[in-house]
This record gives sequence, C-alpha cells and structure tokens, in this order.
Amino acid sequence: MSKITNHSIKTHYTQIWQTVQLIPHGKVASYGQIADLSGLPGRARLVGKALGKVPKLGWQEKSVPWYRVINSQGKISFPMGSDYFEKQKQFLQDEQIVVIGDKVKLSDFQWQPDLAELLFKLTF
DNA sequence: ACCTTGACGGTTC
DNA sequence: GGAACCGCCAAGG
Repeated sequence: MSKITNHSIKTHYTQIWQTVQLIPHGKVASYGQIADLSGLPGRARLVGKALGKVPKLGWQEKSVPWYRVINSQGKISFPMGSDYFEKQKQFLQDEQIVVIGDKVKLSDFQWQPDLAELLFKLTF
C-alpha cells in the first residue's frame, strides 16, 4: 500500500486519499466526483470526512491535496473568511486557479480524468 | 448495538 | 441565485 497508509486507517479512507492524489496541479474535483472515482458513488460526505482527517493525523499539508476538492457548485466548502477557507483559496491561487469570492469556474478548472490513466493507477 | 457527525448533492419551491 | 429538505452511510463515541 502507499506510504500514507497507517495501521489505523480504514479502507474507504485510503481509497479516497489515493484518488485525491491523482488530481493534477492546477485542477479541482468535486467531493462527489472523488466519491464516484473511488468506487463510492453517492458518498460525497464520506470524502469530506476523509479529507478532514488529513490535518488531524498530522500529515504534511500537501501530502494529500485536499485543497483541490471543492463542492459540486464550484465553491469552497469552508465558511468564507475562516482560516481554512483562506488557506484553501491561497493554495488554489498558487496553482493559477482563478477563485472569485468563494467560487471556481468548473468549466475551466475541473479535472477531467483520463480513463486509461485511472485504470492504470487505481489499484482497488 | 444505538446515536451522532459530516469540508456533500440533488430536488424542489 | 438561494434556502429548505431529504437521502446518503462509514466512522467514532
């Protein structure tokens, strides 16, 4: 398994983290999209939970690029002005992603995964 | 074993 | 737009 795996980590979370790591620099994905790609259709909320674990586990901020995951409307899911909101917005802008207010234009920046790439990289 | 929590999503009004 | 409502269900207490 990948190095991010930890003896206490549950399998669904690992699948989610693995999928999130595939989002390319400069692109974003929605929670639902990650759930689908992780073989967990309809479980977008679980993706949020899994991403919330990243800092709590003391992992490096960017070991799993959680900041590239936003909601299906293209908006950052943290309350505007909160610390995490500002951090996520900054990380996105650092990758040349345009964030207006709390919103990213999905038609310009949403990750369109290549099927062959997914089949090659995902091991579950 | 039961109850609550979630960085969600879609439908509807 | 946006707000209310409901479906989702693994994880952690």
